Amino acid sequence: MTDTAPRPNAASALPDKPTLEGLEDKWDRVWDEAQVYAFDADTTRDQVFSVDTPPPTASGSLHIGHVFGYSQADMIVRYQRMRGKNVFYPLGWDDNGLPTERRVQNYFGVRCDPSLPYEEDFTPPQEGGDNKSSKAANQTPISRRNFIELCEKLTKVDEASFEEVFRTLGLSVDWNHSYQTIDARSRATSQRAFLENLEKGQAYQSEAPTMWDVTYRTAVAQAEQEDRERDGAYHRIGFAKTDGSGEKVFIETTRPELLPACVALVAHPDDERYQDLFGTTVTSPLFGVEVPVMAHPLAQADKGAGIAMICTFGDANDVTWWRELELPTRSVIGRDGRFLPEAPWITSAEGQERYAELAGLTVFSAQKRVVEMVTESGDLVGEPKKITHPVKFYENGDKALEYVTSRQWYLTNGGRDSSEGGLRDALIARGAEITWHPAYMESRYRNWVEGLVGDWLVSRQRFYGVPIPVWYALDAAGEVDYDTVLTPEVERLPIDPTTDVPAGYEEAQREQPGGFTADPDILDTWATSSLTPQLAGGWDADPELFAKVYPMDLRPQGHDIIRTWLFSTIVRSHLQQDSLPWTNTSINGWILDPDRKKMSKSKGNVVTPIGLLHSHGSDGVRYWAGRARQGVDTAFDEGQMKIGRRLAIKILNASKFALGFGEAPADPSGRLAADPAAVTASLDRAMLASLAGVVDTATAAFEEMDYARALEVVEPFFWTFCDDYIELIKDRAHGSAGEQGVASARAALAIALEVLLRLFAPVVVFATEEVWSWWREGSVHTQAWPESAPLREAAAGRDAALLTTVEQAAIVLRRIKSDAKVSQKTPILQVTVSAPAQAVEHLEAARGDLTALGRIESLTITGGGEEIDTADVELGEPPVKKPRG
RNA sequence: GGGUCAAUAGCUCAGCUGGUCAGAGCGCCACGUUUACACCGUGGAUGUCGGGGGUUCGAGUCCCUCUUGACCCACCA
Repeated sequence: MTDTAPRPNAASALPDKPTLEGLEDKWDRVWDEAQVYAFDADTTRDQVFSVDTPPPTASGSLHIGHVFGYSQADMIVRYQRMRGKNVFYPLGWDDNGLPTERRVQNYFGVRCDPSLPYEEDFTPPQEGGDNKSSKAANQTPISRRNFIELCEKLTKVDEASFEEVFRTLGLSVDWNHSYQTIDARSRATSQRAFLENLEKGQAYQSEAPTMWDVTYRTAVAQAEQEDRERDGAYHRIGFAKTDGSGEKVFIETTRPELLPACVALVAHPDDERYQDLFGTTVTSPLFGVEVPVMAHPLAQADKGAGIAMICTFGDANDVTWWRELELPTRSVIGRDGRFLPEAPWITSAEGQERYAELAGLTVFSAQKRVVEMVTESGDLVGEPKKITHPVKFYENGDKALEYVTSRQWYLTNGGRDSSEGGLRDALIARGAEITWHPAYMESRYRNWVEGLVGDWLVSRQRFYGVPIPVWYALDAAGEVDYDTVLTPEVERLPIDPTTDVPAGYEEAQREQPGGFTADPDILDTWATSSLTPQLAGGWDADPELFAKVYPMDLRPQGHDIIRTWLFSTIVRSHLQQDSLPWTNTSINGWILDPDRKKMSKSKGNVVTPIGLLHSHGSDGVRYWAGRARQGVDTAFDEGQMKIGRRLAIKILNASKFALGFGEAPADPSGRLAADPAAVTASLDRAMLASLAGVVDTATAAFEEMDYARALEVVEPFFWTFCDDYIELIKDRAHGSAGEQGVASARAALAIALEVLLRLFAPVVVFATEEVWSWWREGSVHTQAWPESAPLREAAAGRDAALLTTVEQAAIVLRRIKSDAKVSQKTPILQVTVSAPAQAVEHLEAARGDLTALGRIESLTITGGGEEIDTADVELGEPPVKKPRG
């Protein structure tokens, strides 16, 4: 038996009372057993549709936004599968990085202390904690290896529960190709890519001031920073001139605590007020350090006092001035965010005394203390002027970022190469090569690339991640020689330089003069997740597979990570493969609260995805996602899910009814669900003609990856199909118009239903599969996408307009009874239907079906008028009410 | 300051290249229990398409401008 042959005794397989309940579990199991969504490796690239799916952050909570975006991508994927593509649709887990570390700390009540030794059979102090503010002091310090083991343990649990949600949602993911961004293969891939970048000069180290999170004690890349409004105040503070005049120069600063880090004052070279000062020196208050007054065009005359103090480092301008004016470095803030113990450039005893008070204080406390000091000394003029201003934060951090000078690894990303035809241009061109859905999202990408101010800082001073796979040689004095980078052989990857040993050395030489030392850092989590096409596609482990799936066809993702994930993926593919990572990207919007604000975390946690899937059915939730267009932020609307649920139920019920009329003769050509030659009634043919148009529109929409447009045409057709067409042919299908009429109705119903199930299959995955199983073999999800040509042939030249005309007449006839407030079962003894001349033929052609629908005993059809109307109505007696049951 | 998107019925949104485009669903009102469906069906009402200009025979649809909202980037002494 082939997939398209009807099953014998089909009607007997129809349930009495179809229901959505339990369909998710039932079909997930069947699909899994039959491996319906498995990728067939025996293939060629042109047959494949490959998807670079977002690996969810395992330690984050799965919220409704995930369900939204993944559903939309799944609709596109399912269409491609039905178009005969061999779909490569893996789903990985992003489980390395800070979110996991944080969750592990809170969940187990531990923190990583790399100096501790590994403890076998370690039992964490607690399990299941989620206190977000749990203090480090209450956490048990454990070794890096113990910590990583706990990370792996917890992510496994999280990933299993995520998979459960995605399966319930009906994602047609091939779970055989799952990966974790922290697994050995991912580490090897990430390290290999990094080493190749190093070899090609695309990865380099540099000692420079970088944005630093004092809580996590790690450097932070540009893409991970965000502005937050914070209260601050301008403090007007005087610097004494050194010309003996006793005059003061006043600056305004929001960071008075950085006074001891002051290295110069700066004003705009054209600012007339300060012309005389350029080239002279002034003395800093409190600390008595002599600093030069300099000119630089970056200084703005209309900002603050027009003259600024340059500190190492308060903000990005300080870094620029420090670099371009070749100023000394006087750092006061340490990696822990506290004032460093010493400031040797302060020479006066009084200054040293004051600095000693600041040493060890946090930035916050130091500022308070410095303000007190300048108030006492009289260097502060007037009251500080309160302002709110944007301050840079790490997106996961709670404390403002500080500048700390450190040695870090960078990857070229065009941020420092804006030359014509340079890397930045090349990456912008890559963006233009991609087809964006929706198209305008490309400008966000371009905007970001054009605004880059530096290369990609990829090293992180954290523990749970992919280690930077290098060592450094130590010289005879035991000092690190950063110029002698020792790299592992590719075959050894993945490695951990803190436990593995570079070739030519022995473990005993670790940290010894003349020996080696490990780079203690890990790679930025994006440095690994930017390689998802390579990870999932097997660049490192399975080149044969890689050739069949890369570059991928589709990258679905949210617009909030265009600047991170999307951009970094393009960077890596460009550097690694000199290629695009994928040819299409589908950008989904955000979920908004009903009040149009971005869905809040708290709310997202209350409304859990699995709860929604249970209460509205996965088909209902998918419908809500399917109604929303790509890129458009969408209101969280359970009303839409209810409508989706209703649609799914309607599909079950209407199908049961349509199939209950009995078998139609099979199509000898096998293209349709019944013999098109049996479709002889005008109304049936017009319905199929109309359906052919729907197929064309839906197909064109899906070809553009526009699932929403496709659903938008299929759904209304289906409702009129149920409400009008089925109602019109009911009696005929039961035999009221003879054998030919019966055969025509049954054949048309079977043909239409089968096509409709396939049209709905990408969105309403469970209900369509359920119905399919009642009368067909195999899975609806591996059927061919319907074509319009056979439908049009079956319509035998009948125009879809006939259906529209008859539907309008049906509405007019029903209105008679609705207005008379009687049951639709009430007979119409006689009626005259008038219609525009060209519509008369349509009505005559469907006369039998119309009289059956209206229970009309005498129907007169006349031409005339602009619209369809009725006259000379005579209603019969309403039927006697029968008790239900 | 630069960029992007949006503004259409009480609500959520369609309306694709200018000519049945003034629509759908929800909600609302009225009616009906018709052996597929009460997790139902039938019928109905509802809009200066954000404001103002312009192009055109004709504009939610194209152009300009203003207003409002959302987001991204830049600035942030």
